Amino acid sequence: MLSKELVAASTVPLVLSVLTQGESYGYALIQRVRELSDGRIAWTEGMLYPVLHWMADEGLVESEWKEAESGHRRKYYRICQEGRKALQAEQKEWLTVHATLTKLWKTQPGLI
Amino acid sequence: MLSKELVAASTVPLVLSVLTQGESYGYALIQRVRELSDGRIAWTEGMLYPVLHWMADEGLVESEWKEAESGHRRKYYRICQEGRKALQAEQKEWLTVHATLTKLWKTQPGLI
DNA sequence: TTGACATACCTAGCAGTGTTATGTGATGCT
DNA sequence: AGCATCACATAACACTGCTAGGTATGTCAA
Repeated sequence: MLSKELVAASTVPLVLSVLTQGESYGYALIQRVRELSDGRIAWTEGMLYPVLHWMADEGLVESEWKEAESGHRRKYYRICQEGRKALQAEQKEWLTVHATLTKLWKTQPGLI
Repeated sequence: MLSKELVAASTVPLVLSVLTQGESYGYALIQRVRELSDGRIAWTEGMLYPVLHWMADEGLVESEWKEAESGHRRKYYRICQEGRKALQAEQKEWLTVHATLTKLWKTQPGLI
């Protein structure tokens, strides 16, 4: 299981990244990310929904209720312009840290 | 400047990674990481020292006071067996998230 | 038809924590 | 003497993340 720090740091970029592939809703996002990570990133609903609300408040995404054929009501999220900008910034930050870490790991035989 | 979430997620792995290259002390760690990240990871002393204390409590590192030729007293940290194990776990977690993110980014023309 | 499980969303409340602000004191340079 | 740099330390409280709990619909087997 991932540390809560790493979860905190990766949730917003992951959500934004998934949404660049098309709109989605909370429950499906949890499953999509679990799938993409081979079960290693296992979000709970209780942690994701507040994040989605915050992202909507910040204007990173917009939401819309829709009725699925299944009969369930779903709140679909779509990435906004602001969200794309935020994603680019997040990517840059992430890659900065990743570059620094791999720089250190490369010099360490046995690591990775 | 990095988000506080990303700083929280990367501080321990960065410290452990630097210490695999040999013992060091707080003040020097801050400069080393700033240098490695081309100034983009700028830790403050107030955030690092408590982390180092926590890492010592957890048995990830051990510390020893030494007198530098300069006359300054420095607390040197050395990585322990427990710390190496923790680093490996941290690397695995980090690479899991990184793989998931890049999987999503690869399919997005224009990103990265 | 009842129970169990999956789908799908929501939030109160408080435990836990991060960092700001501040402190100490030595050294070195001008 | 004064200032910058080196080097370590932590109290306290503002903030926040998540657990735990809640609602409701659909489906399928027993």
